[in-house]
Amino acid sequence: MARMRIQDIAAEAAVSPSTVSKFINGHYDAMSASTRSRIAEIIERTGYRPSSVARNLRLDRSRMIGVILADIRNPYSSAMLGELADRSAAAGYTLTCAISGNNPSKEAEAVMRLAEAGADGLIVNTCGGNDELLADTCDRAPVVLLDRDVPGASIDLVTSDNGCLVAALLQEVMRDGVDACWLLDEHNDASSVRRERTATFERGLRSACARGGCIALARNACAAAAQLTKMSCSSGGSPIGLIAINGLVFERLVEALAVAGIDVPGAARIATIDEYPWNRVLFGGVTTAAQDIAGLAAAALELLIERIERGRGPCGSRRRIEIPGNIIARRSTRTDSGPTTTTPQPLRAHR
Amino acid sequence: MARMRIQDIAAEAAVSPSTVSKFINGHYDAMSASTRSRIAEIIERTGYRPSSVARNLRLDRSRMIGVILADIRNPYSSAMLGELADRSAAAGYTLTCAISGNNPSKEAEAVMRLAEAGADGLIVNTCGGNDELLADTCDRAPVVLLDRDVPGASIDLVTSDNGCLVAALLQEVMRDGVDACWLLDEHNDASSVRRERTATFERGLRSACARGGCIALARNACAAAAQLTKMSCSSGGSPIGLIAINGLVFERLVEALAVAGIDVPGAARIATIDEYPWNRVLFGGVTTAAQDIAGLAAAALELLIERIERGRGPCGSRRRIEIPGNIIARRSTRTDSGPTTTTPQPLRAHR
DNA sequence: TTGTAAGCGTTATCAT
DNA sequence: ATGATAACGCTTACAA
Repeated sequence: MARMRIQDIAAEAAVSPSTVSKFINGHYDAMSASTRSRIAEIIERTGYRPSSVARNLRLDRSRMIGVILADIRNPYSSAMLGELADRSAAAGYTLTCAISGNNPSKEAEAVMRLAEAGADGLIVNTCGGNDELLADTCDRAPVVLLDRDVPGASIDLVTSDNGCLVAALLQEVMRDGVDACWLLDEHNDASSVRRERTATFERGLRSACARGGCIALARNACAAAAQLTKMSCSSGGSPIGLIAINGLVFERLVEALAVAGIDVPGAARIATIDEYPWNRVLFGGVTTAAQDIAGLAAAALELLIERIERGRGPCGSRRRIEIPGNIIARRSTRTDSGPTTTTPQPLRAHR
Repeated sequence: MARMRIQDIAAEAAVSPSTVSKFINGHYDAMSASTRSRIAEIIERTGYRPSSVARNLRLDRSRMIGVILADIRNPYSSAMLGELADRSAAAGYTLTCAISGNNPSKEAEAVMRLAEAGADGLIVNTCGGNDELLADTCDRAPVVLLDRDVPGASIDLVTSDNGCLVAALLQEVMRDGVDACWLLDEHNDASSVRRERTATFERGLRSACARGGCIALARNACAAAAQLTKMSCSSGGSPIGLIAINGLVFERLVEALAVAGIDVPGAARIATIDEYPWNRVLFGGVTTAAQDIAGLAAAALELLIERIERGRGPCGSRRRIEIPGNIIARRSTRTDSGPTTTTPQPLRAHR
């Protein structure tokens, strides 16, 4: 059978569509008990559910939130998506997701499509290059940026305290006889997150009077191994520090270390950002700066839903929320602890 | 400014809304060049984009596909989502995704919400328990099942050839002096995929006259380590075979092996299903049955879109597509090869 | 070549 | 307590 409409229910209950509509929306205040139970019975029996398309058109509201993620291969993104899905469902919102693959034009298309589709709000992990579009979209539907900032515009932002995270990681890596440290990143990443992480790193390096710097780790495992070997050789026997700027780079680092035959933590002290199951296992445990993904997701949704439900009122000023993360020190930076020791060490945000 | 409507464009171009509509939909056949260029200019200038909500209501078509995934923490799912997102965008469809978290009632809610929202079709990696609902949904919008079957109903299915994959993995693990092999799974998994994998495994084990069986690996690392130690001891010095039924179980296996101090491949030959970056690195390489995720995604979308675009015509009979995977043999099952050797070995589907 | 009008399924206002 | 009606923004016969 074709799909039921509110009219069909009304006809069957011998009432008008508006009465059924009132029932659906819980406006029981002026409705006889008998009508009410009759409608209830029919809806129950037929399994009727109102068309959200028609309802969205009428109400100009969709209870749908659009999420645009830069790179779903990065396990950070899928963890984030899982958290967002859980929490938005709990708040009564549907999630429509798009994946830009770090491609600005795909991102632009996604933003427009989601806006056209009547998203009540957008959560965007932008890959950059759409500053103007994002700013314009804001006065159609609220936008919250995730992790990555759009410098010029005044858009809400939820992010980790990347500066603190990297500074603490540097300190952990260099705690024991390391006098050269490199932050390994990707050459095609121009995001604000990368900038913040590299800037803090270089500042920390200078204030520790240590050698090292930021360098893009080659995609090719052999080339990357050569890079590492060179660093290792130049440090005259003492171990070097290596920090992967994200989970993707860390994957390459692990492979390159294997190819280069560099011992961890003997010849290299390594650390990474974002906590995944493998971090507990590789090299007897890899020191990690764990972003609070659940906290980030919760904050982003809270901000967004507040703006959505406050209605078309005055936008208020831009809000910027930094969620602190944790440093989890493990054997990859510690020769003195037992091989499987895990020591979470909360980091206070202070800036 | 408030959102533009087709009327506003029409007014500005001094034509009627229907003319603008024709323009938008590319019906240029009967339209003067001047009108056409005038409308084009205004749309370009104002950045007008038609409301897809209104259009969906009118056309009873959304160009939106709903995807319901059981467990986004499983990296298989995120890889799948990435593939689906790419391909559906290329085919001109939007993706709305829901994550059931292996919770049947959440899955049910997602199915209904997506149907109400006017999804043109659904791709469902079902967690089970919604057989009737899924069957009913089929005559509202086409459904394609991913991986996991719904026994009774006649719904299209796209899956890996799990039987072949497990059989080949068993053969690889047992190739050299292993006479006991266990398939490690999760205790709460009642999916058809697990059933197919375990059944084939047990058949293979019997025909090889080997000891072993299927066993749920404990969630707790210490308890899991104890399980492994017991297996290892009972095998009288010869190595045991261990196959993780999916990526999630494999994570636990790796941790448990570390805790138990069991050497790979010396004391245990291990293998897993689904290829992730770490598989190339851990233990000098882990033998893997790699599902063809891109192939699965492509097949699922192709099936679904064909049904969608064929319109409300006769459903045709159920289709079941099996996508072959590959066995990638690595050091975790081979003492004779070099430490980092990678040998992809395509597996022909034959059943 | 263009415009008029009806209708997609729902909800809100205002009568009754 | 209930119903008639208009409107949400768009498309599409059909009329002009």
